[in-house]
Amino acid sequence: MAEKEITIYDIANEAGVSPATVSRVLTKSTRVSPEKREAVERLIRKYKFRPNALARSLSDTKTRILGLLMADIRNPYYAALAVECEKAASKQGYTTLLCNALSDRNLEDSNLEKLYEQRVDAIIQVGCRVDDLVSDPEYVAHVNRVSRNIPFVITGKLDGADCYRVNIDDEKGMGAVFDYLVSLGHRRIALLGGERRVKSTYDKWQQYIYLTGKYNLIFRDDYIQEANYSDKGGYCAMRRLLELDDPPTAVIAVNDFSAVGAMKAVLERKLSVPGDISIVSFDNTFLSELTSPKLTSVDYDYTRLGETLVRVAVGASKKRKISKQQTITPKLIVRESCAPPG
Amino acid sequence: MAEKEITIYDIANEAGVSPATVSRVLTKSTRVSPEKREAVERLIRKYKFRPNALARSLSDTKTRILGLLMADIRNPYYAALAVECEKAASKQGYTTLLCNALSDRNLEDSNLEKLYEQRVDAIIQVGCRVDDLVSDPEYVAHVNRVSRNIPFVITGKLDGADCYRVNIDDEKGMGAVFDYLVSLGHRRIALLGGERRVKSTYDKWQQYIYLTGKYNLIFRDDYIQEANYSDKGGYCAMRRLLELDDPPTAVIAVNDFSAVGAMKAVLERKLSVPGDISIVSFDNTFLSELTSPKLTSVDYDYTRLGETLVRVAVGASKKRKISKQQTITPKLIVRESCAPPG
DNA sequence: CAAAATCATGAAACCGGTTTCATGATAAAT
DNA sequence: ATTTATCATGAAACCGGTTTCATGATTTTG
Repeated sequence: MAEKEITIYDIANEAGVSPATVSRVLTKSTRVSPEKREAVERLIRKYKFRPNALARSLSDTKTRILGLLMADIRNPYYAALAVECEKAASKQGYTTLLCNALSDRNLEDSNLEKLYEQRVDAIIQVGCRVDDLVSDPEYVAHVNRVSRNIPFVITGKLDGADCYRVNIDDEKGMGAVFDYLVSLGHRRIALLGGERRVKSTYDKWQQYIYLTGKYNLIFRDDYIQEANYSDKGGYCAMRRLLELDDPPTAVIAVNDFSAVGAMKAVLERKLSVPGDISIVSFDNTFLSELTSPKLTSVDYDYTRLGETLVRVAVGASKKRKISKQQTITPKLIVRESCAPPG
Repeated sequence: MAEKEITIYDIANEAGVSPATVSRVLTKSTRVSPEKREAVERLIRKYKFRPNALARSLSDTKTRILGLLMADIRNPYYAALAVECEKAASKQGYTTLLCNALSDRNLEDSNLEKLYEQRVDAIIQVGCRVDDLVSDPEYVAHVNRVSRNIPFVITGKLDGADCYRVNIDDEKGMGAVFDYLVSLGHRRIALLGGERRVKSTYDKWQQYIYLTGKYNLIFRDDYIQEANYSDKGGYCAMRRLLELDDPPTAVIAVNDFSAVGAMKAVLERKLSVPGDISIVSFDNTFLSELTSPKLTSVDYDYTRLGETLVRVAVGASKKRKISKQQTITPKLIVRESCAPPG
């Protein structure tokens, strides 16, 4: 450890050229005579020289780093998205710097601060405050302060904040689910899991109410079962549904975890999925494939979502003209958890 | 966007002090007179000034960033560990920079390069090449090159590489599993999943062989079923075991995914877990809690593992005297997937 | 063949902090 | 009261790159 680091000055000296010339072969920005270029490149290889990214970033005021602010990568949804963002960024020569908010608002704030101090070229936030149905004005102020210097890209919304938005068209997603379930013959469809304070969930509720009306299905207040996003939450919500005098024949779970919990509750009652009860979920994480029967689930196309987020972030950081709003259309992946009502 | 950034020079000017003094109140290194300190701090608050981390790192040659090189955070094992590392690092004022190797050796190499270019203070690698039973000499050379400047901390091994190691005592883990299963009365125990080229799995096999002997249990070659680490792999391996004329009464899966697959295969045969077959797994990710019955699993204490990795990494980067080898003892978490043989 | 344009190159400024060193002021010691 | 130690502070060097600018050489143009 603690060995002297090679710098462009060392290379310049040994090659008999100026540091500027070494820098030029490094950045490939200007033309350099073939002899000097070769001499420099030989030394770079010889010493396996890697330029100090800090120095480079400091002088050209670009870090080629994208800050990723996520809720919690232990949730497969965020993990999948984080990986796709990393892949997309890497393709464009960028690195991602990932921070987890872990449902801690102070941590979320300080992570934002951290990313700013690192002078990342853009910040992508998915989850946490940007999920709130009613946005926290203090956080909006915080974001607006950093977004004066660093483009901010979010999935979700943040009223009054100056940022780019890449959103999933949840209406289309819910529409596809209803089309499918109705085509199978279901008329008693319940919505399970999620909390009203979360915008995407709130939107799903609205959409659910609209679509039950549109298709003229049975509507009951207690067919909407609020619950947190865990399997435990889904389990309890499903039990409440099963105790109804007139239980639903199909259940839409707002995410995979609650679908897993719901399925547990159904099986525990010696009922079958999809024989007695059909289940559809949102998110299409690997959990959808892990259950038996495998879950029919709404997929967000993580690859495309990640690529779009990164494209917007990189584009904005280069001051390109980018549309402030992009939409991704989800797709229903049909597997084994649905069937006509028994 | 694109607003002029405040620097310590701006603060210095307005406060009527030198940049050096501003830097001193920032770093709290030397004493500054109360009046000047207060004047500077007022301006810092006024402008919400955040010093440029790049400039700071460049000049004091410390980035306060820990590089995390992981296999794939979409695997809950790595996700849990990454989060714990981030938490532990944050406590000490460090940031983590996470890279995923995604089973791509080129990506693994270039990620290592990336972390080096960023001049992270230390690198923590978990998974990928450091899991190999026989280490790749080229990679060892690569690591040794960077470890001359940056301390390298791994979980696993890397023969001939100069690095710190934090390892899990898999012998103790397997020992606890056998103690438990034998105490329940099992004499036909199988080992399911995993590949010989992975050191931790190879060690489990060795230990399995040793322990079946020690406890004088039934030993059959086909009680060891190689498979990849997916649920699919576990499923197929379990089917092979069930087809044996003399199937095992208990199965040890090398990770949670293969345990999930194994459980699927058992249930599909209309057999029960743990009534007919007991299952134990390694890793204790959230999947262990998601199955029904819940999996009895060997836990690595991610919090402690993460803290230890970070402590070693930070310590080494500060040139403290740190032991080159640390061991974490795993613990068997008993849930619902085991019972006496039927 | 002279004038103009192009090109490769090095010197030096710059990015925004930290840290060493020198200095003058103040407090402690004799 | 004089000498010495302590302290706060600013000037300047430094970290390791990139980039502007000036210059002299080379090529193109008329």
